[in-house]
Amino acid sequence: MRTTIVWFRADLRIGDNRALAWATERGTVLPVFIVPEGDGTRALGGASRWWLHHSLKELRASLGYLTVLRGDPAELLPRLAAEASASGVAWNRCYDHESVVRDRKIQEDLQARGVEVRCFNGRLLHEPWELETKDGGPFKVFSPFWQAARKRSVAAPVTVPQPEVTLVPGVGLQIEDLDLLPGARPGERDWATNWQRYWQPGEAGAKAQLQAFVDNGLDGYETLRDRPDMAQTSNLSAHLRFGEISPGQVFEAVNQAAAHNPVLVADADKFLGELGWREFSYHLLYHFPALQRDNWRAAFDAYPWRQDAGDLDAWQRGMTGYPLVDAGMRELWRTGTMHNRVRMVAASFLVKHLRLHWRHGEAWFWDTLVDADPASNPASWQWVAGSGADAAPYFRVFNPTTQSQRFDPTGAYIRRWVPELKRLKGDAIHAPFKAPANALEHAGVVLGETYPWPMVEHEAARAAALAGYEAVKAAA
DNA sequence: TTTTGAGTTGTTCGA
DNA sequence: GTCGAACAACTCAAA
Repeated sequence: MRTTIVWFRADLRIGDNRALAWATERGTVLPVFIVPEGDGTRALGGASRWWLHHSLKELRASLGYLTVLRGDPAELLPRLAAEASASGVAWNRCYDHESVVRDRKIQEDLQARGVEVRCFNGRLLHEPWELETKDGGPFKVFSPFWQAARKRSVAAPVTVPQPEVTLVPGVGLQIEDLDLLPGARPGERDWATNWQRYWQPGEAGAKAQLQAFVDNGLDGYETLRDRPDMAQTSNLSAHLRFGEISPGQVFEAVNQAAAHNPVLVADADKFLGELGWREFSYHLLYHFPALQRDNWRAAFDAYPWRQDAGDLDAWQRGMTGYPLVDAGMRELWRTGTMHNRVRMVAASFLVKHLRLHWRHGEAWFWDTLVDADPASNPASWQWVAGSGADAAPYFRVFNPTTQSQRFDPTGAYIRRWVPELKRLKGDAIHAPFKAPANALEHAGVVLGETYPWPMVEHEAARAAALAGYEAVKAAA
């Protein structure tokens, strides 16, 4: 029997795992996960480490064994291949520049040692190089990108038999010893300790979530997805981030549902478009690797960002004085996620109302979101800031009060996450700073004491944000 | 090469 | 309250 190492990365599943399928066909499988260190790739944030910890345990349970290592994969993989007398190594591709460079070197090194190496697509509907404009370049606008993607057929998910798994005795760490679970933060003793109430990491949880979404969330998705007070989004992003389910599996399930029920066609199209934005982000990251750090539109280098650690801290803690923004930021801290609509409002508030650089927001989301994704996170922040591909026009500044009235009409979402406001009635919940004194008093709200005054006044902040873009226009 | 049409998610103003 | 227009040009993609 030939032994094949399967190097798991962002594909922590058995189903529709092409690398694992190839290895299984070849013989015995040695599954390995490496917490990378010293290889130049971006270190995971705290919320992602929490998720990874639990997802690895699930993967280990479903495989039987999982060898876990920490260090530089370029050193560890060849050594492991020699120790296990493995004649093959397989993995599913990553698309950030650092991983691409690393993986190419590892592949060449292993092949030079006579080890067969195979790489597969385990993360995307289409490889970033499979879609190009008529002129032969990468897409920079979403609509034509997705139109071109929809014309290509999506490979059907593959069925993978339960692999015959092996390990090298005495090699590897225990998952529990990786120290992935984030410790307490200053002043916060309970971060990420009760998240299993909200999440079920792992392949089984991913499949259950997909089924629940197709059964209950898809009908009405087109409009209700924007309502943070309703549970109508898919909640699949973290499962997709860690590859506990493949986009192909999601694509197929949603298409099947729409095929059997024409009422769902428009909802399915809208949802698949969201998968499309995930694909587009990877397309951009692959073709423009600097997207992670630098303004995709260089003219935004001229934007006059402010520097204010105190303002950043107030935003992070959900103490801006705008209830919808604060509800979102607190939901993020408490649960490791934030409703998509609220993400846009909260992100817009940071870059436009506070005029703090999108990198600060990107870094905070990277650390606190369980679905923090190397492609979607920076691409979406740049989209909000206006510096990204196909970005919002500069004059589009979300009004946090109007957004609150429109998308959390009863204030139920705000009351859940900003409990000090829960006794406010009517429109006061959306803008306590505009509420009559007796309404505040009746609800037990004392602005500046029980809940902050707004950090900025909307009209003035909007005008200042627009003025800032004059510098960008001048630099363009 | 040139031209043409189109472009995730909004806000504000005035009729 | 509702509706359309303005916001501002610019870039991209395809014909």
